[in-house]
Amino acid sequence: MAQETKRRTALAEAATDHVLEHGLVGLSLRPLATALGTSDRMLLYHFADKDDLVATVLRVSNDRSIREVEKLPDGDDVADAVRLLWHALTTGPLEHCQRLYVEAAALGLLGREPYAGVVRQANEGWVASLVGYLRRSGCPEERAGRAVLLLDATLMGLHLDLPLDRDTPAVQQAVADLAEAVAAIAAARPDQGRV
Amino acid sequence: MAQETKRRTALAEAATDHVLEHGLVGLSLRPLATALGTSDRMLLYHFADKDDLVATVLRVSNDRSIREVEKLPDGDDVADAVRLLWHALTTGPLEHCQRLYVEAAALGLLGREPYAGVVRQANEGWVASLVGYLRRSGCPEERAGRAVLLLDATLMGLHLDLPLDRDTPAVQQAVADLAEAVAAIAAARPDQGRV
DNA sequence: AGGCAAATGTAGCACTCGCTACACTTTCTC
DNA sequence: GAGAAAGTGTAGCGAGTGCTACATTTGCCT
Repeated sequence: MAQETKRRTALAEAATDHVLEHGLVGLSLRPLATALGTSDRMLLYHFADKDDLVATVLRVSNDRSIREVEKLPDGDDVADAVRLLWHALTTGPLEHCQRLYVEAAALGLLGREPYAGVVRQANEGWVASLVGYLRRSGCPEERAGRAVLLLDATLMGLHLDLPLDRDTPAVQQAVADLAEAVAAIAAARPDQGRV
Repeated sequence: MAQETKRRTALAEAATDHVLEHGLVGLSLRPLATALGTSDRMLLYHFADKDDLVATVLRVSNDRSIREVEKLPDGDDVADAVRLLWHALTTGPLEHCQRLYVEAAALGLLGREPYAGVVRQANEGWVASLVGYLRRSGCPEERAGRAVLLLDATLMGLHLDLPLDRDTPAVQQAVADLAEAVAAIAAARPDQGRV
């Protein structure tokens, strides 16, 4: 049932596209199936249940995000990397992926499954890819994790505010400030600012 | 129908308590009414429809948040203020309010009403109260807005990650780094780091 | 060609949803 | 005390939900 058949994979990709466009909340099988040119019966044939489908969609979206970050050109320095990352996260296909992740994380805030579990797992891979990117852009290994935690949290928060501010100069200012802050962490002496 | 009767206000407060505890997603009138010792019929008598109720709940929660920030003791400096704010947001009654706001903001990410509209309105008051708090803690007026945008976004993002990290040292490190970053903005010469 | 398993269509079950119609009681007003 | 208004209970509608039973078709293997 849950094996990786060709058809299942194709459905997962198509479903992910649809969810990236229309969001997770209120997602229901019949409209989704119609949009995909199939039937709810088929979705439940290839996926164990709705939760299985949603979990799969979240994993597909997360994989896309990570793959996109891996393709990103290295930044000249850490601050530059942050700016490049923000640009990628708000323009390319990553914008919808990021939005979906924020939505799933919010849905998992109270421990709702399958969101909480999948988000926890997805976050690990995402953070690791960010750590790798910062390192490729010159961040010392021993401070990359610390830098990424601040970076990731702020990127999430900015995404939450995006419908309010869109790409106003204020947001660009915030991204610039974030870049400085992350660079400061990367440049600090190992014990500086340590709590 | 939508006038501010005593009963309506009481119901709104009680409903807010319940929503803060159980979240917005999957909220339905009958279980909510049962928990409140009334009936769905009554909720729809005092509120125009479910959206009206939800919007009211979000406003009540937001008002509580703002009132709590106004009661916060001033920080010795901006960095101290950030730390005090984080402490208040993660321990007191504000923790649930913040979580609810994050949830509502995420639900409004695709423009879903009533979330998008209410969140937009709520955000204004919230940002204003943060600006006031930073100013009371020594932040120059002309840079308070810029500082708050970064501050608010990062606080949101950290809240999104809370179920993952809880109060690990890593999160405390991130808060400390955020405090430094916000203080740096507050201390910068007016044109420094300006985009 | 025959057989078999994967894939798909049709129909429907049991349930919950927001919301409403209607009747009834309580409370306030004059 | 009569009448109006506000408040409340009961019952139910129509639509949508996830999911399943059953029958059928499709496509591959020998």
